Amino acid sequence: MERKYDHQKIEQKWQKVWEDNHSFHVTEDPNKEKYYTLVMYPYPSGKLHMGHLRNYAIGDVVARSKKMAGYNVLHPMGYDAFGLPAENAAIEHGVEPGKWTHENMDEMDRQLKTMGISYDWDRKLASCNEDYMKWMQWIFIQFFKKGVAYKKDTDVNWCPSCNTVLANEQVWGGTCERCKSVVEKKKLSQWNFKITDYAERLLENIDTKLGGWPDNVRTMQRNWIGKSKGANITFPIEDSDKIIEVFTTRADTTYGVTFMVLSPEHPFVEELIKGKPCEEEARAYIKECSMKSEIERTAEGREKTGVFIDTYCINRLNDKKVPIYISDYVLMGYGTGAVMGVPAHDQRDFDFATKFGLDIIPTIQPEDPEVDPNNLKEAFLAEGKVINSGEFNGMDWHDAIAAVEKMLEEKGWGHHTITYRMRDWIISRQRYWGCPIPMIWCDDCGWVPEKEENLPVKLPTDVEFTGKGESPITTSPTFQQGVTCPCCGKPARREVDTMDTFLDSSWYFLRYTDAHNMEEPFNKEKANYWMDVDQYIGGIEHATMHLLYARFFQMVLHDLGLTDYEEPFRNLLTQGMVIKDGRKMSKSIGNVVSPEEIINKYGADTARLFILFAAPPDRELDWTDAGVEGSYRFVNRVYRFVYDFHEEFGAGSKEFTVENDDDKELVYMVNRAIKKVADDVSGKFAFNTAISTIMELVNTMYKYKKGDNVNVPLLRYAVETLILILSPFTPHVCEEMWQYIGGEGLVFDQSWPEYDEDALVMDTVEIVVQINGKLKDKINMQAGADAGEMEKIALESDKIKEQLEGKQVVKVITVPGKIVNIVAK
RNA sequence: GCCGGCGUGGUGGAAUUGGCAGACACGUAGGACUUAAAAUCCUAUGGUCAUUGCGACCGUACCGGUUCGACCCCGGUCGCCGGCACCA
Repeated sequence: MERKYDHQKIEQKWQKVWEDNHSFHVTEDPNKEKYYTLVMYPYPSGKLHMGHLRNYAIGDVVARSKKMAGYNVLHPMGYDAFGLPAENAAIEHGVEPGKWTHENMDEMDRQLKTMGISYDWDRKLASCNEDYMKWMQWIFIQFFKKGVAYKKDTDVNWCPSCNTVLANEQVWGGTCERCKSVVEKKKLSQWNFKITDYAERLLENIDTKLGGWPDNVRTMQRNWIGKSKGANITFPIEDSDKIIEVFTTRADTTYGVTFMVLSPEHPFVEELIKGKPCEEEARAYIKECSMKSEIERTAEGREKTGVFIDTYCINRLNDKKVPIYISDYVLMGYGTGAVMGVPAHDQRDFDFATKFGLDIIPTIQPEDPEVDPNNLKEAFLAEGKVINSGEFNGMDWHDAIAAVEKMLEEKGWGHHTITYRMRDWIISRQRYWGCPIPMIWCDDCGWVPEKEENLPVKLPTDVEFTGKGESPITTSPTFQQGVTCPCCGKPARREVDTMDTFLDSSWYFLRYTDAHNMEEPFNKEKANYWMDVDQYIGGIEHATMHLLYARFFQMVLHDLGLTDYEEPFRNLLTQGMVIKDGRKMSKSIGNVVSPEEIINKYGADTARLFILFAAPPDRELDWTDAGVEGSYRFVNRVYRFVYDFHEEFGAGSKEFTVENDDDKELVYMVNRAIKKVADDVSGKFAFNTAISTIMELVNTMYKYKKGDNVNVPLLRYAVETLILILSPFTPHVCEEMWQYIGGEGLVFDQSWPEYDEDALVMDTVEIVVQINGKLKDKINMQAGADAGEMEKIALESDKIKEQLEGKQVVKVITVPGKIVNIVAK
């Protein structure tokens, strides 16, 4: 170790040692308790950003501190390697997606390794690798056999000019991002997963099994699944044999129905408008709706639109004739695609009725006398008694729901039901750079899975990338060559679609437990040893999609008997964004700071320390260059202390006896730091306060060393402890210092130091004395003083006596070891 | 519009969850060392008033409440951020 701190030399040295020794490689050890730390694997864009650095720094402190606490720690890394950017690179620059992706991964490997994260690189995976594709396809086939995968006609964004399917992010304000044509909806037969079959279990487990998740994520998932209880009610259409079925949570308001709204996509619409006066207007309206994305339809604000379709249906509860409209505020994808309009008790229906001059009939009597039910200014949503509803009049609102539902069931006009907001997962993508769906269409046998021995179905390389037309796979001359039905052997056609990349990320955590298995996706014993993931770490933006899909996959794989765990992630930490100057780091604003630049200039240790110190992990982090300087100074300050101390006193005994108050204070600070850093890091993730505690210890050590009576063995003990507890944060410089002071082996392999409870007990404590809750004095007292003694000492204080002059003490409140509050008048 | 979260010095943030508001840093100012600079070290640093000293008062977005005591709990208001699929 040299006098001057040379971060580049030190970091390269230890990174090489770790790599050469495979220091972070782990295997199953039944005698040790396991701990699986996982950070969300990155998309290989080619460049690491600060968000990555933050994510991985957090994960590494967790992994390294758990390892020191005695656990067998699995901490893997890999790449979410399929996706649109690689295909765009192919279209724009003619680069092969595979080549582009592999070059990016190599570059990211290099950058990641400069961060000094304790990854078991021997388990590295990439979702585009053939072995991963093989088992991905194998899993798809199991899902198909289980009935979880099925084909269905579904809407896609369609650009009529490029003649191609667009992803949501390729649609800009309703137009194609490349050619600016207006995007339409088009029906396509696509593969779906029946995630809705698992809705109830996914919902139940949020309460029973996800106790280690943040409440906001659990709430978001609950809302996403969106369970609601209600009734399906049927309304026969006049002069037709058709019956409209609606879903409502408010069966009690059925007497207040004054109109009916069908979604423009509702299957009855075509037949109902045909030949009617409204036909032209209705068709134009439907066309207009088909051009809008669901997001635009919902972002339109409160102004309601719609068309009366010259048709009526019958409300069988009161035999009233009800006009039928179509309107885009009713979505085909939720409930039954039809809504009964009760303007008195639903705000959207109220807005619609107001716009179209329809009747508003109240069926709930407001308790507030200020509200006139016959002249409502807005929908009335509060509780009350039922009115205008025949036999149900006078009933409580809640009771009426059940009573109406019971009556509907008896008459055969409806039934109680449960609806979920969540829809099935459409997994087909009309793209090249994804995992091929291993299915074959045979005119005789239908959809048949490819034979297992033929997996993986590889991506063809003889394809053209134009950005137009169907999937590039269809341009391959060889992809369909010689394909026969695995069932009957007749000539057949392969599926040309690929899988949504969310499938890849829904089981990678299982593959890590057995990353090179060529016989099966993962060995069950190995997966059972490492699963579930003890700590999952990633961005909040994945709260619903990825985190729900992964839970769903784990559940199906559990049901297939492949793993014992039903839920994949025991504890979840969602980290905040990295911002600069109050704004998100972005190229267009020009405030991007690259981790590589910072690591070159200050070193990975400093970069990691700053990013962990600047804010708690779940909050936004404001990057400041000045703040990094501060962390760099701290690393230097520690380095200098250890260097100077060792130069002066050398190695030797660490057996000490406490000789004076300074010794006692130092011992206290060391032990306090051991305890507090461990507490802050495990579970609380308060890395910022853990680091500030270490800073306080270093400040104390400097002060102590400058004093008159340096107790060398004691200070040796303090130095050794400091290196150990700092090592999860700044591992390179700690290895260097550990080696320098003559520590055995790697600091990485050391145990977390134990603290001495007795050293944390103080002889005297500072007691705060308040008068009427305001701080007036601080007095040192024996640590064990009881309430009576405390009160006596407080009342004898000169300052307090002075303040109490002319006042009368009403009562005194004492909290032992903390406070005396004198209430005086 | 609905849901979730946040609001503390010039700045990032602390505060053992109802008991000393501002830990630890950054920044700034002054000083020591130096021919000088960098580095390092020391001192001060919420506001106002008083500074000859002791100090005094105010202060956690705003208004109110509960309490001996409120950044923390309750009610209301304002502002900012995030999520959303008008969910019937």
